[in-house]
Amino acid sequence: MTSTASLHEFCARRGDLAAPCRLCGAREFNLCQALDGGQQVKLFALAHRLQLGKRCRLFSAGDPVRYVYNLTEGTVCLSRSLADGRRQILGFLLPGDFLGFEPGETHRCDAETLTEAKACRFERPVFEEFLQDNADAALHLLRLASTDLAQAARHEVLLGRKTATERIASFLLDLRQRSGARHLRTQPLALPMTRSEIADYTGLTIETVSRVLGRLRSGKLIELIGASAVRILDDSELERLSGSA
Amino acid sequence: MTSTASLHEFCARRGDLAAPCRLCGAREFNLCQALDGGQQVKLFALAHRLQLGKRCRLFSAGDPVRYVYNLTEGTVCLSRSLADGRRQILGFLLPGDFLGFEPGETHRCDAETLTEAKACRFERPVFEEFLQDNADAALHLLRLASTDLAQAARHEVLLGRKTATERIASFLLDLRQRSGARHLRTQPLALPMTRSEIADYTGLTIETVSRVLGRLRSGKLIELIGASAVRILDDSELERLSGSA
DNA sequence: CGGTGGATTGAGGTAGATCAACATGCGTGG
DNA sequence: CCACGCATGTTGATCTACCTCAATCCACCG
Repeated sequence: MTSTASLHEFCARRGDLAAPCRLCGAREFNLCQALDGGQQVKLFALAHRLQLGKRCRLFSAGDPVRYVYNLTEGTVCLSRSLADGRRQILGFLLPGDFLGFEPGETHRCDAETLTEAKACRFERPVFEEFLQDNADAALHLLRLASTDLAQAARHEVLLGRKTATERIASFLLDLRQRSGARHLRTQPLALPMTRSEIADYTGLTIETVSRVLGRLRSGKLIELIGASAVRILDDSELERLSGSA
Repeated sequence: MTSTASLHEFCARRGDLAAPCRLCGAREFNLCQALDGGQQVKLFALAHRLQLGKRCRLFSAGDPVRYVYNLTEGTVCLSRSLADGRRQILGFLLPGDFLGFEPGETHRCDAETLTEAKACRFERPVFEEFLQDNADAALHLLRLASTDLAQAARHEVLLGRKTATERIASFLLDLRQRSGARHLRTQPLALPMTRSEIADYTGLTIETVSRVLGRLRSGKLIELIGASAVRILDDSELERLSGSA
């Protein structure tokens, strides 16, 4: 059995969350970091640090669930596709996000890196055993899951009830907010995803995404820096246009 | 401190999950049931059984999170609205579903009963303490949250990438599947929600919902029994039309 | 019965999709 | 270091699925 030390206490005691974790190099609070210091020997032994290239598939829908991942660097995109190829992107994951934890035996969506990325990978059964022995860790993960659920709810509103402009404005503001929360650069804000991926996230087409971004640019609300970065020039107006995310 | 007996073991030992729980009358596996027998005295003492009328508000977006609920009878609808009144329904909850567990201090969505309903209500801090002491319960709730997340993902695909017909077909099949899993009648299948609520769930308008249902009826795929029940006549064709939910 | 709120049906409008042409920028190799 | 070629992105013209507006219809309630 592994130690049952409280994850929260442990992390609070460490106090230096801004420093990169010895295990995985992450700068954000996450499980990898909490495992630093060799307290959780068993999990430590079975955690693999992955170094991933661009456009690298972590798992696909239908694959058996063998691992749980904690992203520590880079961007990952989660998506589901219909038989005829229509794709819906569920979200863009940033450093600190967990992925791969699913209730059933098979993955229900695809996960692919957009950029070069690093992640910690845990064997699923070991990870579950760890959670059984650490109510705090389970509770922490439960809060993360609740946060994901709240994010999904906002995304459902975006997809079901917002106009094209509102969708793009919401997307930009949400990405900036989440990037900021992980201490990533927000001005200019990197857009590691293609127009096609923005379209599949917002439920629009690439043409509409391009047109709306163009309109926001001519309206001086944003500045496009190449195709893969934006500078947000008029916060409050963009916020207004987003229909309150 | 409360007892730390395993929720799963306890429920497995009881073996009579089909019997109504002494505490809340639920017939499905859920926490209320697990608490039966007085093992979790503290939680038991603080659980209130609620008897709710039709169209009764459990909580609204912005309310402080004071309680966690376990629905044991009836249907509840979760929704989020934009400032101008556009509404997106996130889901229809059935007996056995949890609601109200959120990471922050305020609710992010509205919860309202569609029918008369019963629910167990727990004080949030007590519930959290219970989870801290019961890794199994926390893990169980984590699995429920993962299931909700998978459901949300399917809903995002529906909202972002499906046609009106696919949305309605998916909605009907999903409702039937989930109703069946809770041993509710599926033929005919009750539709406790109005057309307006179906519209707000599928991201369509009431007129489109009505027209699509009408077309499915003339195509002999379904039979409408009044406005609030359907009989699914051609399963495989409806499945095909749903674009694989 | 008769009123009223939800549901259906019809006519016409529009946001965003589709189809098509063109621009741009980036990686590669000369 | 520059030229080339292909990816990705932009812009324009048209089309259509679904929305909007409006007029009934219907079922359930008193």
